[in-house]
Amino acid sequence: MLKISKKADYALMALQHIAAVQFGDVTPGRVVNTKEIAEEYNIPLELLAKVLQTLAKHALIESHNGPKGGYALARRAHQITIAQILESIEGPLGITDCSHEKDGEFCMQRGNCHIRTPLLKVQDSIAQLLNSMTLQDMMGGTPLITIQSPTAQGVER
Amino acid sequence: MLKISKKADYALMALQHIAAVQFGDVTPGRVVNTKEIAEEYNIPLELLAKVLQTLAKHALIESHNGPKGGYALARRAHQITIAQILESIEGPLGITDCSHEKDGEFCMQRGNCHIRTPLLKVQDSIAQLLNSMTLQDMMGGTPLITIQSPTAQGVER
DNA sequence: TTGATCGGAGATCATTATAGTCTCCGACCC
DNA sequence: GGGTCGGAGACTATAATGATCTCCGATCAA
Repeated sequence: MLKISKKADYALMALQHIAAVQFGDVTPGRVVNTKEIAEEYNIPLELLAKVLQTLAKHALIESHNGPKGGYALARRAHQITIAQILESIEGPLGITDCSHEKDGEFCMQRGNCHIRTPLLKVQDSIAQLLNSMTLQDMMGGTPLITIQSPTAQGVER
Repeated sequence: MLKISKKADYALMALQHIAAVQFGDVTPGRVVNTKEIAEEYNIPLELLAKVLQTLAKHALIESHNGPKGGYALARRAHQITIAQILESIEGPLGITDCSHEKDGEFCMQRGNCHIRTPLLKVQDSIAQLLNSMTLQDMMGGTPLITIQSPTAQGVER
């Protein structure tokens, strides 16, 4: 459950790869083309192309046309959050249908849905988690997130 | 993104309702039948029936056959976690395909997937969040989870 | 003991989301 | 000006989801 899509997976791999090339020691500043990433990770070329186009549209990467073209990060790695990447591909975070709808009749046309509020709390926690982690954090195997149980921090139960 | 299914939604509503009836002031100890819940929340009767059957199979609720039959919680509300409910319906938590597979060739047949480890960290955080919250917490609008950014707790970024 | 009321369980279907493909276009650089 | 790149749209196949239908067995009360 709560699985992210393959496209989102590909987006993360691609961005990690672009960042690694761009800020690495071997060929810093080099742009990366779609084919290179597709072959490196065995991703269907044309599907990856769509993913990269989407990321470019959301200003996470910049495209460079023509021969020797390819993609480069539009910002530095620590300014790109996991939340931004995932939302570019899959749309805004929402664990329930009624997460981000305008005011109106939802939740089965009843006002007696008692689970909406707690679920939104869960969603907020996840959002904060994803917003706190950046592409930089995914590079080079550095320790990433200290896992801390909300239980130990004053949760009502 | 990261949406939970309608079935899982229904499961949460149903369990909340059963708990409210069972431990409420009006008719404590009463079993609740499928039809009552379906009508209360406008859930398709037969779909809800399947959801409740699944929950019973996972020992979260107990079924009572025959006239005056219905469902009752198998444990107390504070012993049923959101994670248990969701996993009963949607299967184990796994934000990536390679989350809980045996050792073997995954992640595009390559060992150069650099995003697996960080994603598993994210997954662990979500798992802890869902495990720390119980059905009890969803009752009666009590404050539920203190949202705390992992960033403020020593995250590398 | 019989029939109405329950849940149990399986097959089935429609709709949607996902994953992946194909094709054509325009920009760029040598 | 031709080959190499990304941009963009339509398109298809498959899987997941949501929902329905049907039949069965257990139970209880008249």
